[in-house]
Order: sequence, then C-alpha cells, then structure tokens
Amino acid sequence: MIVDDRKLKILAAVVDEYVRTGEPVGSKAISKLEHINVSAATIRNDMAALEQMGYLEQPHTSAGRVPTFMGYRLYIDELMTHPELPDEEKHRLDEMLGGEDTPEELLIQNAAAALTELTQCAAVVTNSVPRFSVISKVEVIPTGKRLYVILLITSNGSIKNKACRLEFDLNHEQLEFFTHYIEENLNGVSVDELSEEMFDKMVAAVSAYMISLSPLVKGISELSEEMRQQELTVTGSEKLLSCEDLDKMEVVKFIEHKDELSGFLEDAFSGIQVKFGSENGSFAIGNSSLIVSKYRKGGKEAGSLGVIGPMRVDYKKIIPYVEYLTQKISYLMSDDDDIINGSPGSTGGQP
Amino acid sequence: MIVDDRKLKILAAVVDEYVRTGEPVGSKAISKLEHINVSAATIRNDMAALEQMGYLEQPHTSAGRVPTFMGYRLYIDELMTHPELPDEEKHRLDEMLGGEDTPEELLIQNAAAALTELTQCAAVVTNSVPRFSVISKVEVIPTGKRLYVILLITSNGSIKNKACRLEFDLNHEQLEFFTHYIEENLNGVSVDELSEEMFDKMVAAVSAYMISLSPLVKGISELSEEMRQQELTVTGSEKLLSCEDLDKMEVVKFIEHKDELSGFLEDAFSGIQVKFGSENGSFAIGNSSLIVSKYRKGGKEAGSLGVIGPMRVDYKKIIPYVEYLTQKISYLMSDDDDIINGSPGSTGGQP
DNA sequence: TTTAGCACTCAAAGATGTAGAGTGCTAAAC
DNA sequence: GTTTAGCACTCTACATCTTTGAGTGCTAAA
Repeated sequence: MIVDDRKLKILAAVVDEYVRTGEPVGSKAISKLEHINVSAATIRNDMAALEQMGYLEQPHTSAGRVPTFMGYRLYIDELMTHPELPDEEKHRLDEMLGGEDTPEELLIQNAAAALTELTQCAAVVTNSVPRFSVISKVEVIPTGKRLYVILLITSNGSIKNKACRLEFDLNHEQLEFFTHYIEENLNGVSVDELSEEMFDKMVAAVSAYMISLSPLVKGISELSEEMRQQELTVTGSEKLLSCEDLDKMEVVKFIEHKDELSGFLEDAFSGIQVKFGSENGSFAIGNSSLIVSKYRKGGKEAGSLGVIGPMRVDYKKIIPYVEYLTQKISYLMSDDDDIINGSPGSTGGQP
Repeated sequence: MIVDDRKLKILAAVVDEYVRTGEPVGSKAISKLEHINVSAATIRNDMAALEQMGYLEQPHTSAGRVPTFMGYRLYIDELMTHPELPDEEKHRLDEMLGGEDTPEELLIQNAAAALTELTQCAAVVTNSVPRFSVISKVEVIPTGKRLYVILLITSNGSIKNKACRLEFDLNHEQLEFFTHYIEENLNGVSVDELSEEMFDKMVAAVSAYMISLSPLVKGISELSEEMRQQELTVTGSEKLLSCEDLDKMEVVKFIEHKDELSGFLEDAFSGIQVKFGSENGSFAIGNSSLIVSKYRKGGKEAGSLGVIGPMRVDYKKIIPYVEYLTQKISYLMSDDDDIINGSPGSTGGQP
C-alpha cells in the first residue's frame, strides 16, 4: 500500500474537519473543501485505504471516518501546518503572565490560568524545582527548651524551615561546632547532589562529637528532600468533565491521582511533546491528549507546563500557545536569576 | 394547616427511608414500617399536607415523595433521634486519633482520615489557628546582597519565613538596633493583637532611624497576617465525585476553590452545625450538606472539623461522630497546651 | 377520622417505522 | 491505470407509539 501525497492530504483534512465539527467526517464533506480537487468517490477509495493502514476508523458502517490515534500521531508529527503566533496573541499572553517583576510562583499560576481560559482544557504545571541551585545558608536557631529551628536557604531564594527537638540543650560551643561543620560540608553543594549517604556520613561525624546532634542532621536532610520535591498543579479540571469525548469515571480517577503524572513529566524530553492517554500506563484517560513542554531556568530544565484535553483538540491553536508560554517563562526566569543569586557564600552579620 | 404529631412522625419516616434507599418513598412503603400503625391512604393524606407545607416534594406526579431541604432542616433540628455513641465506637475513634502525645497537626489529620473512612464522605478540617499564641522570636538574617530573611516564631511552635530585599545593606549596628526594637515591641504580643496600626507606628518609628528598614517591618506584618490565616484541608473529596446525588462539575469546582469555605467556617456558631449547599452562596454544591463543629483549645474556639456529603446522608450516624471527635480533640489539645508553650520569653543563645 | 377501592397520571422501557448520511461496488469516462 | 458517476445497501438517530407498574387523589363506606 502506497501512502501518496493525496492520501496524506486527505488524512490531514479529515483530522481538521473532525477537530472542527466533532462529527465523523464523510467523503462528501472532504470533497467540498477548497483545497481538495477530487471527487467524493476518489476520496472514498483513499479513505478505505487509510482505514486499512490504521489511520482512520469508522464508528459504524454507515458513518464517516474518525482519526485513530495513529492518525493523530502522523498528523501531529508530519502533516500539521505550524503557524507562528500573531503578535497580538503574544501580547495578550504577556499580559496574562504579568510583568517582569512577577514572582516565579505566580508566573506559573498565571500561565496555567491563561492556558485553561484560552484552550478550555485543563492546564498542568509543575513548579520550578531548584535542582541546580546550591545551599547558600544553613542556620540553627534555639527557640525554647531543647527546641531548635533549622533554616535552609538556597541560591535561588527558596527558604524552608523545620522545628526540631533535641534530647539535651546545646551550649554555645556545641552550636558553634555544629554550624561550622554544616557550613563547611553543605555550602555551595547543589540541592540535587545531596544524597542519603552524604547525610549518613554527617550523622556519623557529628555523633562522634555529640550524639544528640544527629536529629539536627536528620532535620536538614528532610528539608533538602522537601526542596527537591516537585509540585504538580492541575487547574480547570472541570473542563475535562464537561468534555463529551472523555470518560467521566476516568477523568475523576485522574483528578484523584494526578500526582502520577509527575514522574511521567520528568521523564519527558525537552521540546514540545504530545502524548495520548492510550500511549502509556500512568496517565490513563482514554481518548485524551497531553501537550507539554519544559521551561528552563538559567539554561536548565526546571519544570513543565501544558494542557490536557480530549484527543480531538485544536493542536494548531494549542501548540503555539504552549510553545510561546514556555519560551516566555524561560526568558523571564533566566532574567530574574542573577538578581536572586546574590552572594551565596556570605553568612553575614550575626551580632 | 396543623402539624400534628403523626405528620411529623411520617416526615421523619420519609427522611429515614429516603436516606436508606435513595429512592422517592411512597405511602405504601411507609405503612409497612413497624412503628407506623395507620394505613397507606391516611399516610397519603398526611403526605399531601406535608407537601403543601413545603416539607416534601414529588419528582413527578406518580412518584413517591422526597424531602425538600426545609424537610431535612425540620428533621435535623427537631425530629431526629440522637443516640449517644456506643463505647466501642468511642474506643475505635480514640485509636484512630492517636494517643495523648500525638502532635496537634497529626491529631487533626487523623480526625479527617477517620471521618472520611467512617462516613464515606469528604472530611473538612481547619488547623488550630494560633490566635492566642504569642510571638516568641523574630530574627532577621542576612542571606545575600541587600537580601534578608525574616523568621517569625510563636509560642505554639509555628514558624514562618519570608525573603525581603532592601535598598541598602545594613551594617551590624543597624541590624542590632532593628532586632532590639522589634524584640521590645513584639515579644509576648499575641498574634491576634497584631494590628495594621501597630505596624504603621513601627514603620514610622524605625523610619526615623533609617528609612530603608521599613520593608522589614512590612515583611513582619505580612508574616503575622499569614499566621492568622487559617488553613483548610479537605480529604477524601473523591468520595463526593462518586456520589450520584451531586453534580460532578460543581464538586470539581469546589475542590479547586475549597478555600472559599474557610470564611464561612469562621463565621459559624459554636456547637454542631448542619448547612446545606443551597443555603449559602460561597459553598455551592447543590444538594450537598455540610456538618461541622468547632473544637476548642485552652477553652477558646480554635478550628473546625466536619464532613461534606450529599444532603441525603445518614445524619444519625455522622452527627455523633463529629460531636465526639470535637470533644475529644478539644480535650486532648487543652491537655497538650502547656507542654508546647515551652519558654516563650527566651530568645536564647545567639553567639 | 380512618380506611378500602378505583380511576387516573406519569415515567421508564421496549417496539416500530422512517429519514438521511455514508458506504462499497460496478461500469463508464478520462 | 486512474478517476468518476450511479445505485443498492447498511446502519444510526430520532420520533412515535405502546405497555407496564408504581403511586397518587378522590370518594364512599366503616
């Protein structure tokens, strides 16, 4: 079976029409399109061929054709025309994102809100994980009887704290020793490098000096674990429920277990990706489609952003949105970066 | 129209049956109940009267009757029998909550988990707001060029932090002055007492010394605002999605905007409360019912805990659960109180 | 005041019929 | 060889009709 140009053109036309109308499309409808110059009968023959090759299918004998997910795949990867977003749309998105001084968190939230509104689908975003930022400061502050607060600050400005109860109170000298030890071992280490073993070694080292210090190390370890954690947010999931193409039960299950998506997003390659619900296990809304891209921060991949909708979704419209937002956010974040980085080495002015 | 005892008895029976079966209940079904000794025809007359008074309604002419929300209201407030929870159930709940040394946070979480499991509805809890705890420590830590982290700790152990950028770097003396000033003005002040004016006065005071300190005061003000904020957690919301009586779209919207409930919970009176989704604007899942109660800490109302389910829910079962958990948590928290309070005055061991 | 009986109503579910869209196949035209 | 027109065929969606059963309201008797 030869896949000639005309067949591909017809496949593309079927996808476009189906996306537009939501109804199975027949040979007649295609033949009426401006850019198609063959009769309905010819199209019928080609459609039968495309069906045999697995790109189209018929819901029932006397219905038009619907793209299979192989058909969509071919369309997206090879056939789709990919227009640049017009300037006015870009400005609109810029406004929705917020200006240069918008905090990172809000930037991501705004992107999600914009995607939900513009695409009428659910948006999925992950926050920027500070993978390549380094520990810039660790403080241990006494706050009460045997009660201490650990404070962890990284070069990208994220701050975490945790209360910690020890078995004995530390005297000035012990606290000094511990702070000094931690500073030497952790300052400048990237969040991603921090490993279980590293902390085990540290526990061993400080225990030799004083056993009751080890809860502090454990606390720091937990904090760094928290920092590495990426949070996944899905907004506008109600749009999926009002979508006829999707099984409500599956949507509900997905909403309940959206965290499972997170591993999948991390594994993805860079650049824009389109995955169908049926193509993998963990993200299993049948008939659904996930369009994501990774944004960067300071040149490194930091998080993902995209859209979940029915497979029958306007890829021509959505892909440019996701692409532009990714670029813009990457740009805005890299811009911020050096302002926040400050002078991470400084442990500055304690009285 | 007279509302005699028999009519009330019949209303109660209709609610009970409807809660049990989920189907509109007819006169025949009621007449078969053990404690009802009149014929179906009599019941029909009474039901017609109850319908006219607005307590019952018919989905269509030849169907049985369903309680209106006025009917539920009357049932809950006046008719329902209210059994004491049997001891074995109490013990079961006690175990699910955890022992006396369970931290407050966990206590609340466990209560939510218990409610979800026992009622097969969503549970809603708010954390114990540190309204009456006092500021025990404020620190300002330099972390980079013109970059400072403010740390706020209260007597009940909650910790908040915030990054803050100044226009100039502070020298040792300025930082000392500021820390000292804040300590004098805020230590021992209860979180609830902190007011806008108080901070305005402080800004004025420190500005006289150095204008660039005011962002720090503003930061502290924002942190204290955050502290006063109550966090609302909804667990088991998936139960609502698998509930036929509720509109899935509304449920999903509620899950995404659950924060809106928080204001509503704060306004509630003490004691157990039952509110229907249709009875107020901000909590708008049609046909839903919210059963909440406030727990106390040290004699003062500290937070809420309860259940969200369909209006057709087993009030006889759920209300005792919520009531008992509220009492138990109030008891456990008042017990804990002095352990956690520690030594709030101490600003301890800075080198 | 309560009850039995009966005619009435209505929704849900099944049966039947029709219209229309779309197909595959064949034979003729290019 | 490829494309097209024509035609019989298939199947769904929709509308209409019928049946069934649960439940009611009303009336007259207990």
